[in-house]
Amino acid sequence: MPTKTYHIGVEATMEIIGGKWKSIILCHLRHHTMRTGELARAIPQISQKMLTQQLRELEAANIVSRHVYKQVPPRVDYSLTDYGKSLSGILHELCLWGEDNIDRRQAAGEDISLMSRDDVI
Amino acid sequence: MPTKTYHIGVEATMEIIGGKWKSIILCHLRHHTMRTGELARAIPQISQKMLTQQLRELEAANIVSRHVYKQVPPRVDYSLTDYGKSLSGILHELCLWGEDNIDRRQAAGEDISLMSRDDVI
DNA sequence: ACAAGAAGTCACTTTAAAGTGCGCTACCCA
DNA sequence: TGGGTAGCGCACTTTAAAGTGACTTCTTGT
Repeated sequence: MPTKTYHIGVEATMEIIGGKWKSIILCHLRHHTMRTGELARAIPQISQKMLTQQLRELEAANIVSRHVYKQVPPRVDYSLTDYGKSLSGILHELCLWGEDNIDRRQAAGEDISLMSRDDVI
Repeated sequence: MPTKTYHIGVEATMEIIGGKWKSIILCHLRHHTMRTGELARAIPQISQKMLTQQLRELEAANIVSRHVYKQVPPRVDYSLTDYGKSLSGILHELCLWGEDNIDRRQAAGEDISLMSRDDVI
């Protein structure tokens, strides 16, 4: 494979936390280890397939780790790795900025809303 | 339009700085006002169409402002709005984290490289 | 006369991301 | 004996994002 070239750091970051779901998943995992089903409930719009797919990709990037308990029905949980925790501050700021952005847009009359603001626990 | 609903702040943030190009453009504009052609040269892989399209979207979100000088050939430049500047810290951290990520992956033997590290000026 | 230069639009086409639906496992409980 | 449960894989289909190439405008330099 020909060397993959980045031109600026943020490119690499976005490759990892970009996309529709990854940053959302990570924001939830910031607070505590979560089981698959817990994550699915926390992110109601995501499909089962997207959830596992995104988690696999985050695992491959060494951002989350996956613990499988050998039992039936299966029990699997996910948490941030130490390296993943190095994203925690950024994720928090992304959440806060977004909350502020929503406030502003609401104040400007846009018809939008934010369901839960329990990001900060 | 039916009320648009976010479930977590980061969702809104990503809608604005997500995608392949927006965060890269913003990282460049963090340092100084730039002309269209300057941006195009700073981001060699982007097409003319993508560049203007993304800039229009950022303008609509009140993150960048566009100044048109009434002359021919046209001269247009872009800069962060005051509100856009509130993203500056986050963008910087995203760049730094990405640079570190690239370093780690190189150290781990991945065949990747980072061309310019002149994000911080 | 005529090419070049700067920014941008238009009409498509391509590609990658996301979504859907179904099936499997193995155990517990009524 | 068969329904519920938790997590996952697979095979597609859909949709949105990104890419391409041609065409405009008016002025300056050759």
